[in-house]
Amino acid sequence: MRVRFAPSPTGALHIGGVRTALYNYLLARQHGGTFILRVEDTDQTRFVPGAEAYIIESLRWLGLLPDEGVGFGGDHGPYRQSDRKPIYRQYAEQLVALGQAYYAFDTAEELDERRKATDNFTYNYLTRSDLQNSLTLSEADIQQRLIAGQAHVIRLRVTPGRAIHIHDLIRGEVVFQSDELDDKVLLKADGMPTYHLANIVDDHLMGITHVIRGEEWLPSTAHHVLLYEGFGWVETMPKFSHLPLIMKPFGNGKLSKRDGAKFGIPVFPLSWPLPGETAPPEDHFQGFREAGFLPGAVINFLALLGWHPGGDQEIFALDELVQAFSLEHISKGGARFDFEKAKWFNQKYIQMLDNSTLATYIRPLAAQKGYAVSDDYLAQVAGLMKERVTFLPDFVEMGYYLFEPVKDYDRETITKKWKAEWTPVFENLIDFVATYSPFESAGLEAAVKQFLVDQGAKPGDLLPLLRIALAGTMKGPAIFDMAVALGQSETVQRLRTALQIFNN
RNA sequence: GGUCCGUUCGUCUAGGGGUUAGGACACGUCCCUUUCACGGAUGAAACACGGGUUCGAUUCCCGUACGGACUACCA
Repeated sequence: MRVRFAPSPTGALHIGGVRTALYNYLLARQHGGTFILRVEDTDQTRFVPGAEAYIIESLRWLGLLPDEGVGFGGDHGPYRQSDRKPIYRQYAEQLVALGQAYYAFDTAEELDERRKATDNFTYNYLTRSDLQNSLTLSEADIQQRLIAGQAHVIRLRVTPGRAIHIHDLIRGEVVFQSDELDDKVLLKADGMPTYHLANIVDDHLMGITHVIRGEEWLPSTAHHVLLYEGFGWVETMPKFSHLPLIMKPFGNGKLSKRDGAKFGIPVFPLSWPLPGETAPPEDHFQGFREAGFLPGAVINFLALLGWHPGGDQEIFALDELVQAFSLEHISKGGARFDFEKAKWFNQKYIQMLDNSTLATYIRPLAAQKGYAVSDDYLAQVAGLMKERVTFLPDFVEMGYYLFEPVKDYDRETITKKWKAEWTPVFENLIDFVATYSPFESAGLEAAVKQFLVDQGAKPGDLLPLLRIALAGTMKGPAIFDMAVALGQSETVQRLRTALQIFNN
């Protein structure tokens, strides 16, 4: 089995493309096959610098490494279509010689006018007889134009009156009537192939056995079958699978890159542009990585968006996905992009990670904030916060008070809970905490509660204030766990500072 | 408009001729917790509609509606 992921480097890699890559990858791994990355950069007008690097880095981040392809070697290269340009003309000419294709000299502008003038104008068996092509022009005229270097394209010659059957592994049999098909351009005037030609030639030359791609390709698959037939490659024609599309979280239509900004959610694996690259401000997008997602969570979320093996399992490690994956279980209908579910997966994945691994993720985030702390402390923070964060940056944002003094005190709670007459008790408490040893959570908790009772206070009255003193907020880890993590002197320091705040 | 593809709780889905139509996210309630969360329990919530076929259809067939993709010298 040889499969390929063939994105076009026109910008950031859409999350739907990532899912296509994932499904290709899973199938390849499951069958001990080969996963190939081919870059389809045949449209020179839409080429975006940095997009190819972005695609590769995205696959790396997600751990979906190709076995062959641009940046990964392999003996079926080159894997970038612009580097294969000479190949395509040769094959297009072959089709012309076979009578399966023809030269067309009509300019894009002429055809545009034709479309404006006629409703539903299609370049096909009906209209090609009064257009300028090698089917209507005399041999001498054609040769003359060719020698003169007149711009021309090569079009597929679709024979009418045929039914074209496609056996889609997801959708079953799909039938198209050749009368409905247009004579697609195969080779453009600039000498570059269109998707259709390049795709078929490359899939054939690269020995692709299974094509797994988005549903938007289903309508043109009939043309692709015609090409395989035209070349005489039907025996080795790959099996097709057309994936359902990923839809907008709200409203109608498929998920688009603008939806990210519109709904305030990431729709790309990584932020665009990559560091060091530039892009116009309206083309800046946040990625899942930068939003604080773990790659495993993104993969798990994406895998289940349009596929489920049956049963009740929700959490799948990559190797479990490899085991469980099958094309038959892919849904046929489009799947709405549900960011809430993505968040849940991330939360789960963070919880599943051990503290020291989590520490390695938090370290750069902490460094960014200027927090210089040990790995050991980072691991402690991880343990304290991992049950209450959704995104990686939450560790240093929600839990900032574990790295620096409290910035914001919850005034409302203070006003509600604090009574000035408790000042002496609180002062005594500070002294008690300052000398308590060993400074360990369970012991400290029991001792403080007892101390408060001895002082004639109710622990329930003072404990919330203690929390406010340490964190400034009513949300957060267990009070005494925080105290121990912060250390005895810092804890005492915060209690003193807080007491002044309380009485202010 | 034409061609093609779809349609199970709000969302992602399981299921499949006879089920109390299952799970997950989100949401409500309760428990745990002198916080927040995690966790546990529980609740509300779906087979688009109309015809067939059948003893019986959510499941099979046909229509309709709705949604989607495609309809470029873009992929």
